[in-house]
Amino acid sequence: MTARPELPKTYDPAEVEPRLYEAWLKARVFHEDPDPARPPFIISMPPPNITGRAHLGHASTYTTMDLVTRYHRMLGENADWIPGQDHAAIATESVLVRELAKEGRTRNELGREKFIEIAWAWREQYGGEINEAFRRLGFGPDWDRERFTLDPALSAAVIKVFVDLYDDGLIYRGTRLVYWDPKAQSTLSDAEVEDEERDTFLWHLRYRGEDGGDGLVIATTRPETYLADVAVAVHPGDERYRHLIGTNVVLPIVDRAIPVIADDAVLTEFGTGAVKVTPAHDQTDYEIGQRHGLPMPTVIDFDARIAAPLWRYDETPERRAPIDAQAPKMAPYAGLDRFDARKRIVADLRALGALVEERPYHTQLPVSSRSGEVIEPLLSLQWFVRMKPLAKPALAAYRGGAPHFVPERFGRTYAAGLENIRDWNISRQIWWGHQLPVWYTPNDDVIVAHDEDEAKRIARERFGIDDVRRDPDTLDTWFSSGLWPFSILGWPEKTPELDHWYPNQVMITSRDIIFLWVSRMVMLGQRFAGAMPFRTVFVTPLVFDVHGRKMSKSLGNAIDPMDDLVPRYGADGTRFGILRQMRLESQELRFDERYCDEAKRFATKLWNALRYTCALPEEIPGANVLPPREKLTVADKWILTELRACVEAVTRAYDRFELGVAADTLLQFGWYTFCDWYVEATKAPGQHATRAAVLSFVLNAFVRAMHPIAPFVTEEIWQTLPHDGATIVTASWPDVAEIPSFPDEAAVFRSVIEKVEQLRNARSEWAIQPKDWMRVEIPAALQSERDVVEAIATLARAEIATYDGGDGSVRDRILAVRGVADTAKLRERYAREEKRLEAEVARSEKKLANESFVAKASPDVVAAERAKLDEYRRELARVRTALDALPA
RNA sequence: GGGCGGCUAGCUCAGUGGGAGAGCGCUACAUUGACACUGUAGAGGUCAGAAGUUCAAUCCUUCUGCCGCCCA
Repeated sequence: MTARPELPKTYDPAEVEPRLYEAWLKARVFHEDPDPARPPFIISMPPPNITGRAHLGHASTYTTMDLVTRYHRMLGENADWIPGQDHAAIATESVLVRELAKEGRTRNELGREKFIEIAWAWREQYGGEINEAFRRLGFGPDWDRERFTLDPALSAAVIKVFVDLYDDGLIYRGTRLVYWDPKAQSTLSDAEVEDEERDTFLWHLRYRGEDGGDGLVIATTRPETYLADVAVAVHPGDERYRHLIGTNVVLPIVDRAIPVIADDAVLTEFGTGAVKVTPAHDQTDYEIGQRHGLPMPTVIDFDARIAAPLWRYDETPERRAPIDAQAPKMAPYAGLDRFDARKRIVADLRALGALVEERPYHTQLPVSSRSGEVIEPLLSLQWFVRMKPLAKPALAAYRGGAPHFVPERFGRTYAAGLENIRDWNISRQIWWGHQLPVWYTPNDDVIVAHDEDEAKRIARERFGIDDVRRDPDTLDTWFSSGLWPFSILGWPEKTPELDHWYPNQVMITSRDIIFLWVSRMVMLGQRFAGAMPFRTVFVTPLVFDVHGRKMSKSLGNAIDPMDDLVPRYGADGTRFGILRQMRLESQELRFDERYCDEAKRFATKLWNALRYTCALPEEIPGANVLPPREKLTVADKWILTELRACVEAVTRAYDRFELGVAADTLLQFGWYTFCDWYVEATKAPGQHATRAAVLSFVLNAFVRAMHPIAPFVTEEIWQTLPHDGATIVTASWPDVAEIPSFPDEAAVFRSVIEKVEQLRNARSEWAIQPKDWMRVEIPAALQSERDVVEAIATLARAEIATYDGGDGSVRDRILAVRGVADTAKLRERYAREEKRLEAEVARSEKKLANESFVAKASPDVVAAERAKLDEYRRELARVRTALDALPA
């Protein structure tokens, strides 16, 4: 005897979800060990920053990973999802510095050792917060395998990679243009630089000719850097300036002569078509400077103040002389902040008549995403990775189809990034992170070693001294995350995990870090782990607000999944609602909370279908036990056929990452097909014998198909029904071979639905109250179809009478069913129906009368059109008969 | 400047070379063997515009317009 618990009337996610999650943790259902007997499946969780809070982007990307892992586990694969966190070098350090500032302390007065100690304590206290959010969202990574980028093992991997790259000549130290954050006092990675729109001016300055001529007018947004100009560049094809190329112009105030040069990088439409060239403070200018062998004096120092005299690297005395000579004349600006200097210089140039025009200008400025400070590009002695030799094999692999991108077009973004790759600045002037494995002798000889002992040994061997000091800089955070897919499996040790689970099957991430992160994992994975780190890269859409705007606190449109969604809709509702909106080809997701609300109501709907099933007087025979086929009714056969189609569609959708389609399919089947039609149909007396078994069977398979998206409600339903196994998490994926399909009976029931809809419509037209039974006449020949007659009577709430007639197939006879009401409304209704059908017949006839259509369209299409026309004609005939039969 | 995505009902979005769809919202009715976090019915759209290809275009091609993203 099946237990029949009293089930609460509404489903309460707040009660169910934490309880089930605890049970899963206790049973360690998410943990896997390498098992060669099963196909490996693994996802490396992109490590969230320890400073991070769970936001909607996480909810969408990480739900996807959870879904895919759960799905593959149910398919019987050795599926694992390894979680972890990123130490988030600059992000964390700036949070800590801010915290210290609140107490009136600074990093430097604490000293490195103490600061690192505080950082670890902070990590212990707050670093796990995001994991709490992930658990609340139902994510099931293998918590026993959690990794942190600063773990000893991962740090050892970082050191090894650094040393190997250095030994191979791929890491070098040099002076290059870098992104400098004057507030954080460190270089930044591309990822930490954002463009911000600002209102400023475009200043037009006249540089007179050295020969006393008018010279030319340049346009600039950064007049203060003109002190370090070394040339004026024009486009070689620009007729306006051709005569000046090769001549010199003179910088106002400081009276230094610089050449006019031609370079293709100059845009003729921008400003006046002539631009100042300041190689030490602008990327484009730096490249022009390199091409033309120009000197590169620096005018803004690390504090973003004007440096006077200018300072520079690697210059010969001849090239330095004229630049040094201007020092006395720029003394008034020395030490001024760059923006104060700008005002002062603009004023002075104006007084001198060198300022031709000041035009309001809207532009984008590079801003540090950490400190909010405007970035100062400047020349600095830093460590770099030579990227072109690493990118080459990655590009070759891409041309060979690896990795495979979904959607495909993101592969082109990735490849374009690799083609235009520049050397990677990896040194940061902060303390929280992997300190460079670099030591210097007192003579500044460079030693790269795995540890200090080795460094000393090398120093003795090579230089005869063992007095070494370590480079204080740390590595860019992306250096360690670039090793993630193999470092978390134990590399460089040859572990069973690495052997079994590398390469990963799929990397799931969002498109803003395709180049920053994905490409680096590929390059480093190829070189160090001996293979592409993953076969497929699935790129999830970026999340925007419902009107397509970026979510931000300042706009007030940010939605916090933990505060705003989970409490209201449950984790299931949140996950289902988000996934429902994911479309493969779409690159943005305009998040609409209504989908979460709908998903929550869907959970309640399913819950009530369960309550109905459990409250039936009939017994459920057992888990996945169907009545013998000869006992199944037309409705039973139809719902089983639909279930099978649903599982097939969902399987296909999961396999192709069409997650929105999967969610749509589940909702459609669960709510409309199953609850609205099948559950209603089981109320007919003829259904009683089979319904408990069929309802239970369908629900059991259905919740398994839905489990990867909404893990909790599906577990709760599955547990309540008869089931095999301990938890749905480790249950098997529904096997379509075990779901019988009956195409003919399914078609018959679809006709029943169509007829019932017509009858309900008629009921509404005739103003028959829902509580009243309506009269329906069926052709006498339909009487033998007891299932069908009962289904119509139940679903349309109708009293059945018969009339003579009813030829043809069962479906024909169903179509001849007619509602009975002796009112003028009925006549109107039929007249309208007649008109609609006449129009359809006319359209179809016209089409078939078109000789080109019949001759050129494919035979299938023509045949289908003929069949449609026949159908319309038959229906029209029935309507006309009905109309004629009505009393005048 | 280069590349990419989008424009379908009031809102958010599916969809298809051959009869325009869903949810929400709106209107009306209803407490029927689970469910008002419900059910039933209904109103609402020259599928951004133009040209082309085709027997046939909301769908393919080109151009235009507008919105957005990425790279420079």
